[in-house]
Amino acid sequence: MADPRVARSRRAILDAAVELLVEHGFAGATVEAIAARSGAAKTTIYRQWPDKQAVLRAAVESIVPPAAPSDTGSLRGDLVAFAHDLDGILRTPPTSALIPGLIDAAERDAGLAAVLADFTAQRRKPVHEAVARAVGRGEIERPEFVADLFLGPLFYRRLLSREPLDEAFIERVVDAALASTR
Amino acid sequence: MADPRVARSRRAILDAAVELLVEHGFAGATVEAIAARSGAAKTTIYRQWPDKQAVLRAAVESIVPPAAPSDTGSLRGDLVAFAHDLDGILRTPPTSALIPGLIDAAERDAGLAAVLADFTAQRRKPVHEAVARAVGRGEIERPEFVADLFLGPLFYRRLLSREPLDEAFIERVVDAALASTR
DNA sequence: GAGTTTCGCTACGCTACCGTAGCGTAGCGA
DNA sequence: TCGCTACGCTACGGTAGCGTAGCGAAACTC
Repeated sequence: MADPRVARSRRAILDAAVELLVEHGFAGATVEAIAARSGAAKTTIYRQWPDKQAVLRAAVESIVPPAAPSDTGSLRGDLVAFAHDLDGILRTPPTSALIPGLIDAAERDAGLAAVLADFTAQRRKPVHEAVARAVGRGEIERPEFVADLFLGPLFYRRLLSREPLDEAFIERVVDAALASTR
Repeated sequence: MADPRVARSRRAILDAAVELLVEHGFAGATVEAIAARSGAAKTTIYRQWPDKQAVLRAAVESIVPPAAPSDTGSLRGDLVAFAHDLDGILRTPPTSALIPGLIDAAERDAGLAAVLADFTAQRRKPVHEAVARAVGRGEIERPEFVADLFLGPLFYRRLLSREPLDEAFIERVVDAALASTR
């Protein structure tokens, strides 16, 4: 009942789609290019998804990195760890290259907006958990905007100012977010 | 020597291009759509620009908002003023709707990357000036990352978490940026 | 007013892409 | 082994878009 051929072609197609999205953005991820690169026939793609949008949505969905929980005992330690994790995500190909296109596409495509919301939630979740633990320990008092203050500058460097996240910057961001909680 | 017809058609074309970019993004800003909306003929467009890319670059370039200097006497007052200015930019159509697409396009188009860099510089300039004044007054000691700490969370809300910039948030961002300078 | 420039219009050629149909084949499950 | 299913291939029809050519008309310059 479970034909392995389906899973195999499906994976090849999604992998090729991700590669093309990374290299040429949404404009270059055509069904024909995906077929050519994946080795699958165009007809096979349309047997598994109703149209191009659905293929691209599945491709983007397939590479949202999971949340990276971390419990070092202090909020500061946790945030530094998250910053390094995010630095990796914002620096290495699959996800990094897709974020700008995803942000743009989310403006007009509800499905991709949901994927972006999921990606964002995955980054915020461990932060919120760490903050909750810090509140429990009496470590901080005003936990309201920590996630924004912490994640904002990191994404800003990737998307707008295009500067790397060096250690001094990360520590400064963490300190600024922490300073505002007391 | 200076025929007003050129300036008139040029403006109509760029305005139409901006409108289409706002409504449908880069994918929807086709030369034919620009011609139809502007009332200009496609041939007129190609008489003024060599190809589509050049038209879109000029269109985006034409709406980068200028820097908004502000000198309230305190760094805190200046930053709050800038935050409100940026809130307007990030909320109202022409520029706001173009930012996501511009960020994405800048990944692959050097010309649009330059436009984005200019936009970013326009936002950072008044911040840097205000920070320099504050340093001169002895108001702060470590001015290094203030622009990132200040602008990052504001853009983060527009692009990623998609939440409005309410007053409480703005004040908190400003306080966090300020707290890190001492 | 005469001459020049720019305009808009229509009509192309060309390419790329979407999504579909029909075929023969290879590989899977029972 | 046998039937079925998913496969890849080729070939379409249709649309959309880029960039160009040639025209007469309108509008600007001097």
